[in-house]
Amino acid sequence: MITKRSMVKALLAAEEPSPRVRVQGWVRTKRDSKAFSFVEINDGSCLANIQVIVDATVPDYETSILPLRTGASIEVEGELVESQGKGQKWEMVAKSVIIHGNADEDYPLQKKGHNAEFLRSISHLRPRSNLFGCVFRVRSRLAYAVHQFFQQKDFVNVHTPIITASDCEGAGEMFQVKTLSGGTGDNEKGSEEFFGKPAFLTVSGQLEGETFACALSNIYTFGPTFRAENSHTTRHASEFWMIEPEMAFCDLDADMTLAEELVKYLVCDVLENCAEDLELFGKFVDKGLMERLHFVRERSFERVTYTEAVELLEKSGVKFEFPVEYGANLQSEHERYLTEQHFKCPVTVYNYPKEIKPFYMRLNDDDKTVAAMDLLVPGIGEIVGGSQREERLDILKGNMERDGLKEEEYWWYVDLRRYGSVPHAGFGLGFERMLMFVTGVANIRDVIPFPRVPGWAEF
RNA sequence: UCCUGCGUAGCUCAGCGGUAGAGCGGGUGACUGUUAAUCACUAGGUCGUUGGUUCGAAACCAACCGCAGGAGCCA
Repeated sequence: MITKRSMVKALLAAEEPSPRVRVQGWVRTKRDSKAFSFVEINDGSCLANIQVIVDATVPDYETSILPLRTGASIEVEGELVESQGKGQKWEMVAKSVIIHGNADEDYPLQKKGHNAEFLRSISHLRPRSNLFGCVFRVRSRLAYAVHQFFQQKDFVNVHTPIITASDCEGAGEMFQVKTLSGGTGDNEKGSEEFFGKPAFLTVSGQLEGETFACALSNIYTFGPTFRAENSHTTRHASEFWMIEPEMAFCDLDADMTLAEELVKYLVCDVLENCAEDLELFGKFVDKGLMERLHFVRERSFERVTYTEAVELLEKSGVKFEFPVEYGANLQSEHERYLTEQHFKCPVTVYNYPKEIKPFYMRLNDDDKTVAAMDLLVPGIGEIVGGSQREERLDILKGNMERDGLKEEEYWWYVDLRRYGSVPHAGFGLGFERMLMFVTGVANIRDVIPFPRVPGWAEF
């Protein structure tokens, strides 16, 4: 009878020895003696490896086991016993070993640490490293927690389109989608657009999300978005995932509360469910990580209006490279000062001057500011951007005219203000930025399995 | 797009005007309940590319290419 496969995670958490278990995984390191070998196997179920003792009497020892190199895939059946050595509680004594595939001599992953830049060039192998195994386990858990958060609150998950014909926000920097021939693929109609008009990869599902909120009340999207910005920073990628809730009968205040709750929920969830992985980040990636995460869990976030933020910055006495000026966007260094120096915790800045924000944000009664908000976190800066949406038809139309947007192209969006318009609000949370925040990983390219940035789309 | 820095062995780096080095990784052997094992031996390089300066360039200069960091834009 074939013994059922056990994952390494389960074996290491065993409460008692077991006469017959089977593991399948990849060799992380091997140390040979005269009479036996220590082989450490990892199967990705957790950070730790299981140590296997393979005695020289095991069949094919000299021909199969001795030539094994780091990276080889093997399967071991044997006994789970308490370890005689220090460093691990459990280990396996092999009875039989199957080599699925040895690794060539030039397997690039060493037992020693590699830097992130090199590992990025071998994205197909880096999940086999300790660091990236941890990162992508946490990424999976975080995605799960996002759905859990919203589902518990009865939000409806909407799959907004990835190909879109509306250029949301007039952002401009989009990828165009077309066929190789540029047309429908039909020779006679070769000059026609496949979709009848220019189409793009979405930069946001917000506008479509609003239409669903105006029917199902509370909705959220969670999917890939694309920006053709020629950005070269540690916080930008051409393809990234975004979470965008949208709520009908909702104002900015409730919007900010939801954003704060979400960030806090995700931090708590990861602290609870990814403890081992976080420990590695705290040790090797970001020494201050655990302190920061506990801080976020314990304390409440701060809120300041844009006007107050500008005053704080002016009174700070700090010499910024770019001067603080009412009416201008806050610079990265300003945001960093607020969240890292002044408040030393996540901060929500709200009510921005209308001139620096897009057409769909709701005009406040002061006629100068809009009900917009940015949630800033230490180390990363903006992690959430959101607003209450302009639900008044005349004002929305005025904004569109001001920004040079054609009403015909947004007819369906404008319709929402004609048929049962309601106050509504939402925000976008950058999934990868959240992941960077909870792991301490400094570069967005290292929290995406196969990152796409200008000049790089390998794999 | 702008600004700065860096490209030397598979990896991490030293060499900074006199002709190629170390550690790790690989190979071979020894030894050991080992655990980033240890010890010995060994293979491995158009010093990013092109051009220039020089008796001589990995080193100095220029252009280009690539990468990284910062800015802007944002999530």
